[in-house]
Amino acid sequence: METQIDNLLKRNQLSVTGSRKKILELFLASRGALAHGDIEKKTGEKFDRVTVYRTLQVFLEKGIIHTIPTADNSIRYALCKDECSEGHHHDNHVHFICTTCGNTTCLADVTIPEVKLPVGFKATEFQMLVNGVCMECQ
Amino acid sequence: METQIDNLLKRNQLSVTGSRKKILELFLASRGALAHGDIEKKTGEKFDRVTVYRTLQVFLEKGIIHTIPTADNSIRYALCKDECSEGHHHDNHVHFICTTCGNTTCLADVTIPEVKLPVGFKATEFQMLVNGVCMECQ
DNA sequence: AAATTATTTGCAACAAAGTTGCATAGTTGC
DNA sequence: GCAACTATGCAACTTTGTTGCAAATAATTT
Ligand SMILES: [Mn+2]
Ligand SMILES: [Mn+2]
Ligand SMILES: [Zn+2]
Ligand SMILES: [Zn+2]
Repeated sequence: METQIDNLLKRNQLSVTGSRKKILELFLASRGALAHGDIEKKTGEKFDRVTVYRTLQVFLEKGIIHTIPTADNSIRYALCKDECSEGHHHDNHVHFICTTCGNTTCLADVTIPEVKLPVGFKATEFQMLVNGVCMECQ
Repeated sequence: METQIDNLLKRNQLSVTGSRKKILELFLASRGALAHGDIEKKTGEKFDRVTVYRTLQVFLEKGIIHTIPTADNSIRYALCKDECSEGHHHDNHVHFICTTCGNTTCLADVTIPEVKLPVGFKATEFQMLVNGVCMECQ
């Protein structure tokens, strides 16, 4: 019997290894986004730091996860919901950062509004970050 | 005769020192936002790395500059236009990141559109990042 | 199922980025 | 100009990220 995780990896032409499975598990288990440091802590001594870097790198390239910019020098990563692929991501949703618990959430149902740019600027991607207090922390 | 820069510092109850003046100069001279690394390079051997860190820190606290989140672990800093103060910033404008030249621009005239959040989420701040090609790089 | 091939991992060594304590230098207010 | 205060540079350190390479593991072939 093949698990959901194994399938996800194979579908992306990735060999199925312990670290990849474990890191995907973490993403599936966590509500919000994860920083590199989070993953390192949660996988504990199981994997080398370098492996975590390389795994995230590969997942990004394959469109399995996407990045969320932050203002504190610690990129967050979250699973792509839709069918994002090698080059093309379709994560046009808003990201919410709770100032109380620190969690970053993908608001998958909140679409980023369009915005008019000054003449001369050509946009290829819009991102929206919202700071505030999340559901659990009210 | 007092310069614009000296005044800005005094108005914020900061002592007027070489590094602070130089770093403010840099911000005033540059079109876009600056990363810590940029500043370090441009100030050359004039100042210690630690001084740059501490200066940016102070400017942030005083509301002289604001941060711009990025997806590459290198926060950008830009001068606050309006009267931002100690605690309260009013930089509700869109930030544009050119994928060609790498420059980050404050689009001071482009206001961030409001967006409805799911029940339970309370927003305190909205940020918007746009990637694309800037005026000069077309 | 064993052997071959290809890929991934951990380790070591390193580079870059960021932090802290403290003596010295510089700035401010009188 | 002097005393009080504040900022700076330096050193030492931690944390974060990168690279090359040999050993381990996974996929593919026979
Ligand atoms: Mn997301
Ligand atoms: Mn700005
Ligand atoms: Zn929260
Ligand atoms: Zn440009």
